[in-house]
Amino acid sequence: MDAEVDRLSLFSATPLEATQGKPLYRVVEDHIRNLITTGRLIPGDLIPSESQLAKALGVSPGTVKKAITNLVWEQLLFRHQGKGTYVSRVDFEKSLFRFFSYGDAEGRSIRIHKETTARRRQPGPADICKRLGVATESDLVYIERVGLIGEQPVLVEYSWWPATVVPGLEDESIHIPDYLYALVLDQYGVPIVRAQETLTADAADAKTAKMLGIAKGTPVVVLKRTTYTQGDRIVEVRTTKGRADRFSYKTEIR
Amino acid sequence: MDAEVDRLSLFSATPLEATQGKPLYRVVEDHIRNLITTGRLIPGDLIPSESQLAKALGVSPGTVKKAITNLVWEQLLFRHQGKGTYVSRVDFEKSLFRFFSYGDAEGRSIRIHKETTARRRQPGPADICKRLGVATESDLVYIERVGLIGEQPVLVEYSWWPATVVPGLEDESIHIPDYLYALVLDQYGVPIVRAQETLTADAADAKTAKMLGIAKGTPVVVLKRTTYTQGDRIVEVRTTKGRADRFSYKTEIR
DNA sequence: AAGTGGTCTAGACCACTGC
DNA sequence: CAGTGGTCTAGACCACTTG
Repeated sequence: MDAEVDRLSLFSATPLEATQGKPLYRVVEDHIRNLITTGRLIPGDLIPSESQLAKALGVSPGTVKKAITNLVWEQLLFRHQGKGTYVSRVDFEKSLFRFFSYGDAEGRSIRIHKETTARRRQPGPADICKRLGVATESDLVYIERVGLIGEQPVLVEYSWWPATVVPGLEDESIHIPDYLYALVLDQYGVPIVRAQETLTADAADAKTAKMLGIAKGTPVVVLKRTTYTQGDRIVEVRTTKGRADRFSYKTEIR
Repeated sequence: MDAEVDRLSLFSATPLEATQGKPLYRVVEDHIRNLITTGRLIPGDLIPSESQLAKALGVSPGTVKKAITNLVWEQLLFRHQGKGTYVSRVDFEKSLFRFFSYGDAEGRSIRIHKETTARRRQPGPADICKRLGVATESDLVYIERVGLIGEQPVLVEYSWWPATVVPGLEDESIHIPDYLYALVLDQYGVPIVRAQETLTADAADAKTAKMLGIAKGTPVVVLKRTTYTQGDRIVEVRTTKGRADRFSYKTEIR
């Protein structure tokens, strides 16, 4: 009860600021979006019902519905009929990553199992520190994993975190599950809010080639990810390199 | 006037078939989508106004608006306030292709100029005929082009068309512009309605390597396109191979 | 001025979830 | 059962486009 009332107060507090030309539904939209990016609403939260919101904000239910519909389109929220509207969890099914080894001839998606091959704490290389937005030589935690389909390695992951964000993560005694972000949320209370990915192809360097069991210089797909927590703070930079022959990306143009 | 009335009759004719559980707005949506994929409405066409549609179909304006909003969201239609709602043209800006050589350090998009390096009519290879959905050994038109940025070749295009669709296109006297599809529409009245693209990386074969001025085996990005005209008929299959170092694809995950 | 889409309201009824 | 989102209606008023 308390939590619910409290959550609703997040909305009633502000009686909708300066509307300056913006449509009403946009104002409602931005207001909710704001609560999410500032972390006052976090992934998994139930937001007040449409009718409650309409009353609290003093607008018609249709306007609230339209605002929410837009946010659902953006996948920032999702609705569940009869239950309510929730803040989305980050959907790494949308990662370009999923185009690795998609469809084993029957089109079924294949599970990639991951194994940790190295982890340590060390002063970060200059380029990584820059991407993370921390001072050069800052202490970072480095995690290196291989992705396997069955026994065959198909990708390698090089991941860097500021040591201040995940202190002790380099410790061998902490088991790293396939979904690293679940661990980071559990152990350090750091929720992953969004990520950016860039894709290119390149020739395999010696180390990567060895880990993937391919010849040096063979084409690999390179996926660089920057991972964000609340307030647009970067918490991880990651480079994934995978066998190009296990990757394919499809789109439809209209 | 005549055209307008005629266009409206496309809608009034059918008084909305079997609704079997489908929401009304979905029925309206499907109806319009159908008129487009069957070619009774073509890219660029103005469709009747929302209020006209509502009357013609016997539903409320709000329902028509919702249906159209969804189709606009799908980019099948676009609205222009005060003018009306139109059928979208195919937007090859959405091609994966555009991720080649994006941003010349200043982020400006660079123009890729194309030059035709080969064109002929010949019995098609088995795999190409299969992808085109025509009989093996059918006569095809083959067009080969290089994409250049300034003087530097960055990609090669291998394009195949059924000879029945574009008879005489192999003739040297026909000038091929950068946008091949504009020519095909002008000369043969074949509108391109949609396309599918698949992206992978591979090692450059000897021919491609030579054309791109890179070493054989160097990574190239491979883009396979299947191009459709009205009624889901395949009219072209195309393979584009480009230098991996001139390609980068970006997304945002939430 | 007439017609278009864009916004906003105010309600009715339904289907689904939970207690 | 009460509460949620999902659908659908019917209208008002505005901003933009065209003749």
